[in-house]
Amino acid sequence: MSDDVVLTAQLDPMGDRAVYKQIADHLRTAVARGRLREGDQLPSEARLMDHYGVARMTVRNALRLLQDEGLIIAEHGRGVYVRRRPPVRRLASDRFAQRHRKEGKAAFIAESEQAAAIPSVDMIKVSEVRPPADISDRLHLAEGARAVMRSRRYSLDGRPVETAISYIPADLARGTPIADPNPGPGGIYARLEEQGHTLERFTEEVAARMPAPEEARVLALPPGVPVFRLVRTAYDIAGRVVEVCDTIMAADAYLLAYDLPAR
Amino acid sequence: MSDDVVLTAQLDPMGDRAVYKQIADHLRTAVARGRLREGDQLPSEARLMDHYGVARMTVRNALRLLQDEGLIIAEHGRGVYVRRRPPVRRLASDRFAQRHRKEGKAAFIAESEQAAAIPSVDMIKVSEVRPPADISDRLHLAEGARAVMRSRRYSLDGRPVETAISYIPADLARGTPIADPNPGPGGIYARLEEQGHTLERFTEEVAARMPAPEEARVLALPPGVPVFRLVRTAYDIAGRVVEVCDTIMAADAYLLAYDLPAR
DNA sequence: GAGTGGTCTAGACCACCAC
DNA sequence: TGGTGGTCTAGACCACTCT
Repeated sequence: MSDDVVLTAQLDPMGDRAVYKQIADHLRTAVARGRLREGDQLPSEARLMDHYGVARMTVRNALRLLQDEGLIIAEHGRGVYVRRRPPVRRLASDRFAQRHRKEGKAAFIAESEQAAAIPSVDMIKVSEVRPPADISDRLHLAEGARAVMRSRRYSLDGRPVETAISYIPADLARGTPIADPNPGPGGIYARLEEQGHTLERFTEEVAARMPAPEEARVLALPPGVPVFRLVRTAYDIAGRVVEVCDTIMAADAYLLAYDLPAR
Repeated sequence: MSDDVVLTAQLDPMGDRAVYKQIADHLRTAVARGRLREGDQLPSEARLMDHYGVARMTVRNALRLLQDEGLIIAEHGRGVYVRRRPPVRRLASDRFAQRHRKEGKAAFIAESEQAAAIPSVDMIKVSEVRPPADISDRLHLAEGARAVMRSRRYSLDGRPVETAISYIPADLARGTPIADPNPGPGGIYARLEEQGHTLERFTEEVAARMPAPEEARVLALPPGVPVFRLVRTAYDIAGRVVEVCDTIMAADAYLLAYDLPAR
């Protein structure tokens, strides 16, 4: 690849703006204007040093800045590339509606097939625990009461996109398939309804932040990608909370869509 | 402040894990365990160099890592501090319901007063434009059709938290207060309903990503804080799209809450 | 003025990747 | 094997904050 496409700018070493920021601005503009496209390789650090006449740390600071913005990705031994935007999954607000459950498929599987992606689930763990305080509050559990915890990781086409931990009050789950690693067709919501807990509504609380190191590891997140934390609470027609699901999602893989009535 | 509280770890310079990551791990643990609390000052770079016996860049790499995670904030000339978590505004999914509008207050103002925070709005701009393609699509505008653009920035207790750009089809807005900088009591939704466009429902699409430099500047975002992009589409009872609002929100200032029916 | 973080230089050695 | 990015050193000067 010819570097001429990219390397044409003059720096202003006397200006107020730090040199590394000027270099970052220059490269960012090259991406914005399409001189560098998704997947294109940037000039190597050595070339950038030559071109701009600066030390390596100055070049690296510029690249770090762009990496933190999620614009580029550095691959050890290979080079630095313009980040490819992954396909985005759009999650509609009716995705847990009963009519979707009747086909016997859990929500994640059903949606993925619509999106022509290959879904998979791993790292499944089921146990009985005392949930964290914020979860216990939402479950309206008595002090010290226990819940069945179902933890798993979802992937699309082999890329991890989401981890989820469901908490179900222990008295609802004990002795049912909900406490088994494989809850059967339709997932745990189908099982809850079979137990007489017809679902009435959900609430979802959505936050976004940078991942903790452990989250970045499990989701194989590159630098500059935040996560959604989505906590869903399920209510049955008696008004009882029957499940709280704590989800961490790679934010570059999701678009959350909600319908709101105006009255 | 005594450094003993923090500086007690041994490094393993021969281990596989980079030294700066070990230092970051150590400091992160100190925060997680409460040895360092919100607002506490970390030992200076010079002290960390002495303590760990490393060069300054190694210390700075460790601090950079934690800053990118949103855990700490460096203040030039003052020191490095454990980031304070700002109070979070919880946005309920009924915040645009008609009943809230009747009191004559725009949504942002009404919510803020509930949260005992002082709201303000600035950078108000109103003009007539051809909206960007993704907005035109949502507005169902004809090719090249125009819309009134209302742009503004919201702050809470002086801190910018959100920028919003509303687009209203030009034929709905021309010659009404909607095209004025001050749309009057109840905001533009109240004006739209007065024009006979009774609101029926909204859709909201929520994404999260790292801010572009311009967004970070306008919202005064520290490193390590992502943004929500929330695009709200308003439909009237005739099924017509009467507004699309493109919002960028500081993710550390918001918790989005939605209600979903189960059927 | 003393102490803090911000920027920059000029090297060194290492780990990873493709050829 | 050569080129790539990853880590680390040992300095230097600057800008900002507080006293």
